[in-house]
Amino acid sequence: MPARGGAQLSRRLGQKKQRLLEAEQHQSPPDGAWTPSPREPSLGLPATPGPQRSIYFSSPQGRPARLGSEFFDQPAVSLARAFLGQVLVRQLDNGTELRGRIVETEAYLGPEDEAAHSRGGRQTPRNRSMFMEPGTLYVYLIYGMYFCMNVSSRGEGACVLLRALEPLGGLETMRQLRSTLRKGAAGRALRDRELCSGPSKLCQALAIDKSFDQRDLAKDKAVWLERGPPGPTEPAVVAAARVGIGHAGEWAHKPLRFYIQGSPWVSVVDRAAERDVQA
DNA sequence: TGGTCGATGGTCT
DNA sequence: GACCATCGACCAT
Repeated sequence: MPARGGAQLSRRLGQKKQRLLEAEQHQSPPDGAWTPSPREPSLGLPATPGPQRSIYFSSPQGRPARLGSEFFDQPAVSLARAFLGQVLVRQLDNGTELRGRIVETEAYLGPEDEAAHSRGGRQTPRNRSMFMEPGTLYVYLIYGMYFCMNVSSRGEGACVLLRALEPLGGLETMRQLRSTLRKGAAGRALRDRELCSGPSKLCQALAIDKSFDQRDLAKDKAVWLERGPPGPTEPAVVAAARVGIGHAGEWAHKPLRFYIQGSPWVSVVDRAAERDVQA
């Protein structure tokens, strides 16, 4: 593997350490920083089995909670930001609902974006869903063993990569899915922070694979997006360089990755970018 | 705790 | 045949 892979990971590990420290120090985060959302106690208890309340079609207020196609019909940068705070829901065949709040995304802008699979207008069988209507899932295999999940946005070949979730429900099922799919599955139990803190981790945790490619996030029965509960304050959003695209020249440095500042669920923290936070 | 590197196979040139 | 929007095991400190 290229040397940059190792260096990149090393940086990430260092940043993670800092983040853990910071998350533990911030019992009550300052305005604009991450605030915990309501969730089940994270005591490693299994998600409630059997029939579960579903807010598939309506919220407690009676208005539709599921985000429809109009939500996805916006430019990639705008959609990438709009995703933050919304809740991704995956319903398994047995009815179990896995839920996670989106805390980190990346925008891929289309033909002009040297880091996008659609760069130069390339359209192949693999990336066809990038060119389909906004809200279409683009799921592809990476490094021969992982999946990444994108959502098509407005704009030819433009999409948003989902990079990290704050797990909200079904954590034990996520842990099982992640452990089963990991190499050396007999290892220790994964911590909550390790469940969805990366684009392929979240695909494992939610059982998203190639069969989800070209599905419509606005209409699918097994996966959808719900409006996240509004917090007391608008979360501060960090715009940073995207991850793992060192080959893309100037495009590698553009601030097209977005994450909720201070969230301990983010995969990679960029301290330099955080000095220039846009709330 | 931090840094290195191998796994693995579809996709593209 | 090379590349790859990743991940985690392993080793040195």
